[in-house]
Amino acid sequence: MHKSPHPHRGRRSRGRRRAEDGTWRVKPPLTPLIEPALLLALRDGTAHGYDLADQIADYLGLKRIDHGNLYRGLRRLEEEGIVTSQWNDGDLGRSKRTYALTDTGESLLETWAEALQFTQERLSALLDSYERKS
Amino acid sequence: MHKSPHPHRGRRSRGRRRAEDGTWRVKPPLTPLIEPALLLALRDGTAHGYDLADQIADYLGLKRIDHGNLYRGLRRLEEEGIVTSQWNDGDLGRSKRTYALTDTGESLLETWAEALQFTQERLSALLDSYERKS
DNA sequence: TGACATATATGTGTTTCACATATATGTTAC
DNA sequence: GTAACATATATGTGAAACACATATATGTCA
Repeated sequence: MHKSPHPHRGRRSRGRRRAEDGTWRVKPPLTPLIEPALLLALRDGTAHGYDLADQIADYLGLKRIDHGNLYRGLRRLEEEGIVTSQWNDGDLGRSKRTYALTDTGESLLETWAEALQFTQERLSALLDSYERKS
Repeated sequence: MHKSPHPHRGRRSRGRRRAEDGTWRVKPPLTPLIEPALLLALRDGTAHGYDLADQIADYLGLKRIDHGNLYRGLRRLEEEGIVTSQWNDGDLGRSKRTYALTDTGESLLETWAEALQFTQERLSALLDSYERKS
């Protein structure tokens, strides 16, 4: 972590790009679901960051989720009192940080669920509207 | 557009905030649907930016969508060949720019629809999983 | 010992987003 | 007639989100 040239990495643009043959490639918008998925995963029990990455990727149908952002996100959730963590040094393997959901976190998950139901309704309406006259 | 102090505007954070009474307020993630909604609106005929703002807000159940970002977005879509536009000076009222979907734009809309179906499946799965053990 | 998986972490440029303001014109009420 | 408001397009801008890269340490397995 000192120099990092990063010369010219291809531009990213609103989740879409055109392939060589002119057809479009778009990414299904899933990143806003990562935090809710994470809270949901923790509702079923404690977990480490690395486990959570796998579980969330599985929930969301992603090959992998970005570890850097996940760990940063977890620390932020902890700052906000949504999760708590503690180190497990005694175990075999590299020491891990075990995360658990707080009461505040559970209430946030409930609120997320309501909000996502709204999103789901609107998304369905949008897709219905698309199908209705294609 | 010269000085703009903007001293300290309340922090925004992952679409959530805590209300005074400790309960959570979260915003349903809808902004990724704005571009698809816009293309869909244009599939049914030409429209001005201002009209589109209303139609999209209606589709998505938003009070209003941000005009600044909408107009910038439209110009970008035009640069990318997804929409075309022309001024209507002759009409009454302030002159308007009328947008229309190109063939490329229509093909992008198709691709968006497929991607959003995937998002919908995952979102449903997530919400089902939430309901299954609450 | 070398390759790979587990596990956590920071670096960092680009894009997205929300909020604010500028500008011009048409409409309605007082 | 003018103030208030709606229509219509546009730019400014800082913060947050995102994607991609790298650093570091340890365990496993061939």
